[in-house]
Amino acid sequence: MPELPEVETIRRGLSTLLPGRTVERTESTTPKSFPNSDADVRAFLVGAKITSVRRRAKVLMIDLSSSYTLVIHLKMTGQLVFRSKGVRFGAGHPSDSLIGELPDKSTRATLEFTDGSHLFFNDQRKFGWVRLVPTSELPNIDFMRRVGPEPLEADFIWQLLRDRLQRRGNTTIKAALLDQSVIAGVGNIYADESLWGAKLHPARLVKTLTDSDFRRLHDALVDVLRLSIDKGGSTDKNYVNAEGKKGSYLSFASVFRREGQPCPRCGTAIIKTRVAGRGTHLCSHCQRT
DNA sequence: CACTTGACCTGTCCGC
DNA sequence: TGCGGACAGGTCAAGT
Repeated sequence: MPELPEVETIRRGLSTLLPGRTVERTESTTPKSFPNSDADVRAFLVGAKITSVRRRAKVLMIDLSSSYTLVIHLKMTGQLVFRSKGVRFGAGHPSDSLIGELPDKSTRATLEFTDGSHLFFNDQRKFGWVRLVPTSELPNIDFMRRVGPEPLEADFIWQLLRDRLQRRGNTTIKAALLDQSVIAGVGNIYADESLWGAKLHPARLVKTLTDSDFRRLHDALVDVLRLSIDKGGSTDKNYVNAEGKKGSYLSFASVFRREGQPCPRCGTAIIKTRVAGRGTHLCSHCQRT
């Protein structure tokens, strides 16, 4: 669920909340979620000060003064929520938040800072993880070596999207968009939304697309990612930002989770089907195979 | 090699 | 109301 816009929204929140804070104590009850040894945690995390918060694809990186970095993947249900000292619930109206007092039953790891504030890593389904890695080793980990270009960088021109997608010429455009080694950060929501924007059927084979198709897809993809970041991301079930609040992109979505509702362009009812093994939303009139 | 499917988990929703 | 099963969707290992 957390895709590029959601992870970027969390990054922006954390980058105003975390730098300058020093880790006093950590706790993790699920080794799968935070597999580093106690010795590593004591040596490189406890006592370290946070210097910056970065993002690459759907991965967050929290840099530490110890020259180590906390690398975090939220997978489907991961949350990273910051709470100031003494704040038991999220700020604002409870309806803005999906979570109450922390830690709760899905809390997998906790960082406590010297000023009494906390960062909670929640993950209902335990697919996500936090790992402590030497900062200099980051570019060498498998994920970083394989991951494709960032779609919101200035050099992401339509020809680059075309050339990357064509590496997967024999598969469907939806499967190619979801492949992180092709383009970084696109998941199920923004694949469906951008394909609708480009009037492309998700099951079209990449090798049948024309330059005009790639151009429209590029513009649609960049537009939906930017709009979603502007709306604080998409909250379907689990996603919340660093302050525990929901994102509102889905009320602007054209097809995702809108089966049965009219296509914003032509009024035809949106259908839900299955492409590349995923639930897939589309307009059968605007998006022809 | 290129591509597809299944496993990893837990909670929710649907039909009987 | 209870219960089994499908489904949710990011990534990697295993299968075709």
